[in-house]
Amino acid sequence: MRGFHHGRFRGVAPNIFITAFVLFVLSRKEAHGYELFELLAERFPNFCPCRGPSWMGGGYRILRELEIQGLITSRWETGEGPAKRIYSITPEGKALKEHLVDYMKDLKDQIDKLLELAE
Amino acid sequence: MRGFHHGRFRGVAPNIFITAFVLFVLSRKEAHGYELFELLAERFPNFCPCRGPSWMGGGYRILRELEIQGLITSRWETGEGPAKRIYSITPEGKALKEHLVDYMKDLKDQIDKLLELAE
DNA sequence: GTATATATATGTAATTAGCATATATATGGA
DNA sequence: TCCATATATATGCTAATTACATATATATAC
Repeated sequence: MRGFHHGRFRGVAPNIFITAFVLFVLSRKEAHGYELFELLAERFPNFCPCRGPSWMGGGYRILRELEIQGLITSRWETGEGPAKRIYSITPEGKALKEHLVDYMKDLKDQIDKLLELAE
Repeated sequence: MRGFHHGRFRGVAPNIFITAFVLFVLSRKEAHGYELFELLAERFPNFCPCRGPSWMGGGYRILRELEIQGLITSRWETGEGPAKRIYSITPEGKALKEHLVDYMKDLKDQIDKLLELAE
């Protein structure tokens, strides 16, 4: 899984960012995996080469892991096209979402402190 | 190596941040490993439990790796206390430093975009 | 019918991070 | 003098994470 990359860098802990993205989106509406990754690719085109099965494999793994941890739940939806697993966020997921918001804000502050050193 | 952690999270790609920290500091003055880690612990007390040999082991490894990559160079300094390896930044290191500044700024923008989703 | 888009999933290698431990010098105190 | 502690650097090994390839199945457009 590639995630948030930039030039020569592997990327900063892609999974935490993708976890955050997933929980943030699911806190607004239900969605299935493919849909989430499409949205991710659309919103973060430069930071996320998140297209193709090779990348998405990792994405689906994150979703499965989040479900195991009780942060999201899923149900199968059949109908048009291949069956899709629709995910919703759980109360535990919402709690982690709030935590992640704090985390991301802290992270920004730390980056600012780091950038001060570079001036 | 622990690096930039936060509560239940392992932390976002510690080594990239520590690399950035090292290059940012060395672009101002020479320093040895122990000194760098002391400064890191002082400046980022909440994000970095960077004290003790267990943590520092990873730090010294990063320094060695940066030297192998030609981003920093070192010389031994003997005198008071145990011998220390004094590091300086190379032109290549300065170039990467500038790159990392851009990277960190981009990262902040991406985090902002991510946080918008959480509102 | 067959190429493509949609949709999910697994196997495995490579990389990164974490934690313990080893080594050596100097200093301060009992 | 002996011992604990601070300073200073380094390596071994395991665990966790990430990357990349590949498998599977359904529907649609040509």
